[in-house]
Amino acid sequence: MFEQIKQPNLLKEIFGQLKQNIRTGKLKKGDYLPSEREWAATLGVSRTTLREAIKAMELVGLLGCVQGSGNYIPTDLSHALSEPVSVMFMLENGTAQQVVEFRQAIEIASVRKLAKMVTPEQLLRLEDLMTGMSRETDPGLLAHMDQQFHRLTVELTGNPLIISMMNAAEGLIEKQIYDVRSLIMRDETTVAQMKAQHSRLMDAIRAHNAEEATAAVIDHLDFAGNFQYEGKPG
Amino acid sequence: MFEQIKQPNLLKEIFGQLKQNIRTGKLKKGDYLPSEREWAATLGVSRTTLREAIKAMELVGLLGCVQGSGNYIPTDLSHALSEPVSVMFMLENGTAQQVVEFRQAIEIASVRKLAKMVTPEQLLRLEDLMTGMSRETDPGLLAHMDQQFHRLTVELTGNPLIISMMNAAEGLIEKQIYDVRSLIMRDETTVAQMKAQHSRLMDAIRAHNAEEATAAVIDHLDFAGNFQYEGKPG
DNA sequence: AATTATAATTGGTTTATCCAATTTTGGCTA
DNA sequence: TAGCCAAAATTGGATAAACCAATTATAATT
Repeated sequence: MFEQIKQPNLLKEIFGQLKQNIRTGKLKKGDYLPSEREWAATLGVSRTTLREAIKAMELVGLLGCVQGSGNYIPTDLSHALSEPVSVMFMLENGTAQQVVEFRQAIEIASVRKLAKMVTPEQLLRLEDLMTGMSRETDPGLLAHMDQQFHRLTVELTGNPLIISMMNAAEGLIEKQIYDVRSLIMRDETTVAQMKAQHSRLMDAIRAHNAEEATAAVIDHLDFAGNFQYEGKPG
Repeated sequence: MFEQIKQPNLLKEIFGQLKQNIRTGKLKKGDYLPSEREWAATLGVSRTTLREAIKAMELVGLLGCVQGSGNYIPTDLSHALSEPVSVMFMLENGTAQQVVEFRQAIEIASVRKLAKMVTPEQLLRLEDLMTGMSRETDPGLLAHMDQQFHRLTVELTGNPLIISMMNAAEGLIEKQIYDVRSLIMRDETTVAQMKAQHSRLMDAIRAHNAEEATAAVIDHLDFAGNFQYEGKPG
């Protein structure tokens, strides 16, 4: 007959107010929050409880805490969520293959968008990187530039969800990928093929051909992926 | 000449140990953690400090806390990270269009994987949903089943990254999408077109044709997307 | 005006204590 | 013995009062 009177969870209440202030634009990147003592008084909760909410935000990278200075919302959120994503992934016994799958999803979507609405300035940035790669011969640097190229296609989408998720995924297997790419880049034939794939992708983007860009990036990712699972060539 | 002696951050230390225990498999989904008092004693920190770490994990959905019972690692992590993703997205002034972009990336990758390695059992589940939709006429239910179908293609990938990110994205614009889909489903011609698109996608998956599946799902998403931005038909 | 000591502010951490929900325990009853 | 129920113990939820440490602001000094 009567309903349970659920007493509100203070933590969630604090978090809710925080979200509300962000939604309405009262709080934005770079802003400093009130001091913990003052804020706690405003909320009508103890400093201890408030801090539990604050540290949660800090854990996910959505809040910066500096002793003696204050708590603020970071300007750069591109690497937020990385830690929790990592923990979740480990708990799910995630595999490198799954990370690759996810990154492919991100990259395919990125080049598709780029093909549809790339600007001349963005094209220049991509072409600059391409030019640099064509001159480079050092395997390690080539691998790095290849990674840079892929990252740039994602960043140019300007989609914070896509960018943030890409960065979160990056930390999951970074080193292994890196090492393998360096090995790949030691084979001249392979390097030539990769550069050709990049060129094909660039041409597709320039021509605003989303389908061709998709095909090109899939080819490239599959090509690189084969080395992941079959070992280096030769 | 001398280097700064950095005293360790207790919170990060606690998180580190937690991650370490997860990485090595000592902690896994469903496990209960020691009681706060006991755990704090083990770590050599105060219960207050430990709780800051615990509540942080809880707020991101990676820990469950039940008063009187204990703290545990949830069995279902598929909805973890949703809250932080939502906050990040608001801070970045994310748009509905960007969510759609992200979801498309996820769904395209999902059907591509399905086409490559779908099992007979998975096909059955998809076909069951299709059969249900072919019989349904109620716009609201049709919209819900359409959403279910899309969700299922993602879940069947079995990729925790993809599933988790999909769920996180879901909460960002859920209601709007839902409402618009109901409106769409009130037009018989539109419903017929959508069902045809689903059929095409299913055929492609059955035939293990990733490219055709990609094209089909893109067609479908673009078709539904047009209603988002151009208003309902008529 | 620049520098430097000093004070005030702010986050980091601990302790002790109480409340509230859940679980366990032990005895009682059918 | 099996089941039920109340009391006790355990566990998380929350607060208050301190104190430390890093930073910032202030004021005194040169």
